[in-house]
Parts: sequence; structure tokens; C-alpha cells
Amino acid sequence: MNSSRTVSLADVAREAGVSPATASRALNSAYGVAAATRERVAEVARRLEYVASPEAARLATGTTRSVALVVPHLDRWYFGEMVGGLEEVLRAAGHDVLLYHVGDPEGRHAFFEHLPARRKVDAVVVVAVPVTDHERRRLELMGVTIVAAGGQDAMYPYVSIDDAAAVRQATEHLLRLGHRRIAMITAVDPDRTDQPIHRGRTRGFYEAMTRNDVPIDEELVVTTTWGGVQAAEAMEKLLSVRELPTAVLAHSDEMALGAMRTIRRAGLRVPEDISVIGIDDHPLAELVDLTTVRQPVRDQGLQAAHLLLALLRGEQPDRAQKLPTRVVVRSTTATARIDRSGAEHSAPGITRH
Amino acid sequence: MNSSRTVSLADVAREAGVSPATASRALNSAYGVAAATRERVAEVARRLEYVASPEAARLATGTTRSVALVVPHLDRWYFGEMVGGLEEVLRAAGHDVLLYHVGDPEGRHAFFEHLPARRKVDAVVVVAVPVTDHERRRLELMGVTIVAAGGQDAMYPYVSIDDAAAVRQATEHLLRLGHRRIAMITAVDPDRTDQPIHRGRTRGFYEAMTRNDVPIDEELVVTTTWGGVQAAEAMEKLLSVRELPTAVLAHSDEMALGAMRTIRRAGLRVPEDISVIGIDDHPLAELVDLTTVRQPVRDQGLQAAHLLLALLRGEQPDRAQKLPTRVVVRSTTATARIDRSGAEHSAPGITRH
DNA sequence: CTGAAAGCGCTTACAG
DNA sequence: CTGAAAGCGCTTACAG
Repeated sequence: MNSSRTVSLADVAREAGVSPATASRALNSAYGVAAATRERVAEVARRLEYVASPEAARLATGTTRSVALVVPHLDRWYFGEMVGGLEEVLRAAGHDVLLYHVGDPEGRHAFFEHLPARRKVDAVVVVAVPVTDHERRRLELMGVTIVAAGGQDAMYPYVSIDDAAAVRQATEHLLRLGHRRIAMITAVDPDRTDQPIHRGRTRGFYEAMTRNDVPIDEELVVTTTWGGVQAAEAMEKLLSVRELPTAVLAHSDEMALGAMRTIRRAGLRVPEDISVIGIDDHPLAELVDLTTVRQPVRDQGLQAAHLLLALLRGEQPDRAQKLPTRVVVRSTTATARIDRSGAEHSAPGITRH
Repeated sequence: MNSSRTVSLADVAREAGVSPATASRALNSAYGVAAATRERVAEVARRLEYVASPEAARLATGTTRSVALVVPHLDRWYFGEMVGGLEEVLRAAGHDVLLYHVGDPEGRHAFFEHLPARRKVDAVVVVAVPVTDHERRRLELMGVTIVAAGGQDAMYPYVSIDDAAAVRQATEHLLRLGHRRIAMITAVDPDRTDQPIHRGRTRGFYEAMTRNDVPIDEELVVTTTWGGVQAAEAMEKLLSVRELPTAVLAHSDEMALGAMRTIRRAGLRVPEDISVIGIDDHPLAELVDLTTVRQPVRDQGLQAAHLLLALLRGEQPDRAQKLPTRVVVRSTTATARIDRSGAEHSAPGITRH
């Protein structure tokens, strides 16, 4: 495919008056070559603009110097941000970064069945993807190192946030504002409803409510798949309960925005009638003044990459790293009105009980 | 790095009772092998779970079967969406997808200086990145095929939208609503202010205004770098002119949201006082009811990938593909009030002239 | 249709 | 410190 013959190690060696073996050593290993020789070879390599063939090197060493990034979505901010962080440190460490988009179950299946066997990578980073036991075994079988970025399982080394803590923070923020009837829009992954993350986030809500002796109305906990439009629909359900919630906690900022749209369309105001809080601190959250729980996504990517590199070097890094989250108060949450009757903006039938 | 010895072509050949050469042909080329032989080899390969070593194949053929995606940002929806489209068809065509994040000028420089020489890829697609003449020459020198996704230069094959047309549509939408004092928040790339895209978008505005005999107040055309916060600041400038605009056109949805925040904070309403229109149809635009010009981003990625594949196959595809855009009317734009004085919500000094 | 042989461009024990 | 040699796992003319 490449036009003009590229200069090879042999060319450099000849030009420098040494054997290919010595040239190779001079260019790679620190020791075992006379300083003068090393310099001469380096100089020639530079002059000839020599660059080693990665294929040949890989074939000879059995190492690929590349890692696979397994990502379920690319069109959502969270994933792009995470990948950006990963790419940065992996690339800087001299690794090639292969992108694998495995949106649906089939795609993921195909990935785990083929990639490992292809020996294309030394490691794989799964970005917030739940990995089944079977899939994990495939990977381990082939000896590739695996790390989770934004993952939540403790099955392999990971860097993520504490999902339960994030939701707990959001819940406590609302409780502090005097809210008691707090609704939650829970997100689940369409093809893996047993995914632990939801248990984590959902758990944080129950913990905070219980700890503060606030009863939970199960009618106010609705579940849907990730996405603003889905959340908007879920919010419609919440507006249909007998007594409206005074606050809504969504599992993501996108979902919070979806909920807000429904609230507004119903003629209610945010935060006067209903407070809304999201999770993420999506870059647009700032622009729409959305109160949220900030999670450091890019940092998770950076740290996960460092974790992977440490593992690859044979070190014993901390295999379970959780990054802190914190509430970012903006203008979609406000004090709950004590005298709130819930009937003011009621839909038909709401005042009945 | 990999644990157990993987099964090689030689293993398959031995097991099938043929030479490695024949095994190779049986597995790859369609012709030149007896049907029975081919089947036997295929069967053995399957049973042994044989997968060819990509390194060896590449070294032997001189082809890499992989393409580089050069992306300036990963944290913005536009880029993630584009990459998603590209990855899908490239992966399906059997190519590896290498991700190169080249945010700053140095990163881009490093990429163009090193990558081509490394012969790691057969092709590169630049995602909305302006490529200098020098950089393009480097690539061509090495014989790699190059394609632009979302690019705007006509220097190499590309798939994009017609920037001028998109802005023209937005402008005409506002004109049709009766707006005359239309402001535009123009976006520029921080490190390449001479980038043609801005000329394209900006041009569409001038064309539409001129064509409709509406005078342009240069005070209402402000320039800033991409980003909601920057646009919010640019909007402050627009609120400082003597006579306020009745509508604002932003070069992206993020920017439109930034402008809206400033407008609201100034005590003005959208769209009653000032209409706002963006460009993109970002997924969140729907949730905040933002009127915008929709561009098919994922499609651009898909098509660009197909364009690249066609080029790689030696075909002669259409080297300049522009995808259509269209206005998506939501609730941030409304009819201009004829009786608008511009003084109602004025800041100090605004009424003076 | 099939096999023996050379080669792709490196790396790395093994000797000196 | 340095070189000759073998090998990494394929592919592909070149003969049959």
C-alpha cells in the first residue's frame, strides 16, 4: 500500500556500519551497546527518518503495545469524555488505542468471542459496560489485562464513582431543603436490567431516606431506560400519582432535563413547584442552571488508564478506586414549601385523597 | 504476553494434512483450491478455533487493514456521534479503528509527523479537523488514503453538510418570523481562526440577509470560540448594543443555550423578547425545546466511512458529498413583535440613540 | 490444484 | 560490546 520503500532497520545498520542486531539494541535497549555506537546509530536513524515497523516488532516480541477500548455508546457525553481521558494517557505511554463500539448484546458477544483470540491487544478497558462472567473468563483465558473505567463490578480492577454515595448526596440535598415527597427516576440498561449500577444508585436513595426517617412512597420510584425522552415519559407517570412529589431526582442530567420538560408542559414550575436534581454535571447542565451531582468523568478515564499501565508493568496498584462526587447547587432546586398542599396544580383526581 | 501457545496456521495445515501454503489459500483466496481441501481446512480451523495473527499477515502483505480516526475533541456530542458512525461501517468492513485525539496544535503536529511514517494505517479520516497543506502532503507522501468527515475543505474527499446553507436556513427562518435585527454568534476554532468553516457559516448569514434586503448591523455579529460559556459571554456583548437584536443565531446548540442563559439572567424572555436558534439538533435540544437546524451527524460518519472504503477499493466515488440540513422548529423562536421598541428591557444607556 | 522456499522487518538468545 | 542465526506467523510468486 505504501509507495516508496520505507527505510528499514537493515538500512540504518548498513549506513551506520553495524549489524542489524546492534542497530536494534542501540535503538531500543539502554544497555549493552557502546555509547559511541548508540549515538552513531541514532544519528543515522534520525537522518534517514527511520521508524520501526510495528508489525515486525510485534511479531518478533509477541507484544502488541495496544489496548482496546470497549464502549457501549459514543454519542453520549459521558462516554466521549471517558474515552478522551483514557486515550490521553494510553497514547502518551506509547500504546495504540483501538476503539470497539459494542452497542447491542450481539456486538458485545462478537467482541468477546473474536477479539481476544485475535491477539490484537495486550489489554482491554471496558467503559461502563457490564461484563458477564463468561466474557470475563474469555479475556482471562487469553491473558489480556482488563480494567473497568466507570465500571461498577468488583470483578476486575476499576476506577469509578460511588454510585450509592452520589445518589445519597442528591437525596440529602433535597432533604435539607425540606423535601419529603421525593421522587426518583431510575435508569436501567435496556439489555441488562440486572446491572449492579442501578442497585447502587437506587440503594443510595433508600439509604438516605431511611437514615433520615423519611418514608418512601414506592409510587414515586419509577424506572426507565437511560435517556431524556424516556425520563420525560417517566415524569408523566409521576405527575399522575395522587399526591405530587415536591422534588425529583434523576439518574442523569439528560434525564433531569427530560423530567423538566414534562413538568413545564404540565404548567408547573421548576423549582417553585417541583425541584429537580440530576447526576453527572454534564457540560450543558451549567448552561441550563441545573442542580446536579458532579462526577469527574475525564478523571475516571485518566486514572483507569494509569491503573491499567501499572497492572501491565506488573505492579500491585489499588484495584478499586472510587472518585468523589459532590453536589453542584444551581437553580432547579429550592426549599420545599411547608404549606404545600399538592392540590394547587393538581391534575383531575389528585385532590381526592 | 499471551499465555498458552495459540494455534497457528502451521497447526491447522498439519492437522488437515496440507502445506501451510495451501491452508493459507484455503482460508483466504476464493480460487485455486479444491473445494474438498478448502472445506477440510476450514473445518479444522474451526475446530481448533484458529484465528490468524494480524501482525504476521500485515507483515507479509504490507497492508494494515486499519484506519486512523483523527479527532480534535471527544467530549462534544458532535464528535462522538461522528466517530460512532465511522466506527460502525469501518469495523463491519473488517478494519481496525485506531483513535487519535489531537486536541492542540502540538498534538496534531505530532500525529502528522509520526503516524504516517509508522505505517500503522492504510487510511486516515480527519473528523472536522482543518488540515494544513503541509500535513496533507505528509500523508500523501506515504500513500495513505485520506478522507474528511464533517470537514469542509475541498482538498480531499469529504462528507459534510453545507455550512452556508445551514446558516442560511436558520436566518431565513428568523426572517420569515419577521425579524430584522438578527444577531449572530460566530464560532471559531481557537488555534485556526482562518478555518474555512466559519467563512462558510458566516457567509450563509450574509447571503440570506442580503438576498432579503435586510441590512446587517456589524455590531450584531460577534465572534468567539466554540462553547456555551463563551457564547454566554458573547451574548452579553449583544445585550450591550444600543438597540437590542430581536433574534440571535448561534453556530451551535451549545452556544444557543449559553446565549439563552445570558438573556434570561438579564431578565429577558425567550422567545418573547429575543428568539434564539442554534445549529446541530443536539440530543438535548429537543429536551429544552430549542429551535435549531438539524444536521445528520451520524450519517456523515457512516457516509464518510463508505467513501473511504470505496476509495480503498480503487473506485471513483463522489469526492464531495454534502448532506442536507433542515430547520427544526421548537419553542425558542417566535414572531417578531412589530411594535418592539427595544427600550423596554434596556440596560443603562441603551435608549440614548 | 498443491508444495517448497523465500521474504516481510524486527528481536533475541547464543557465541564470541 | 557486537555479530550470525534463527524465529515470530503469515503470504505469494515459482514450479510442478
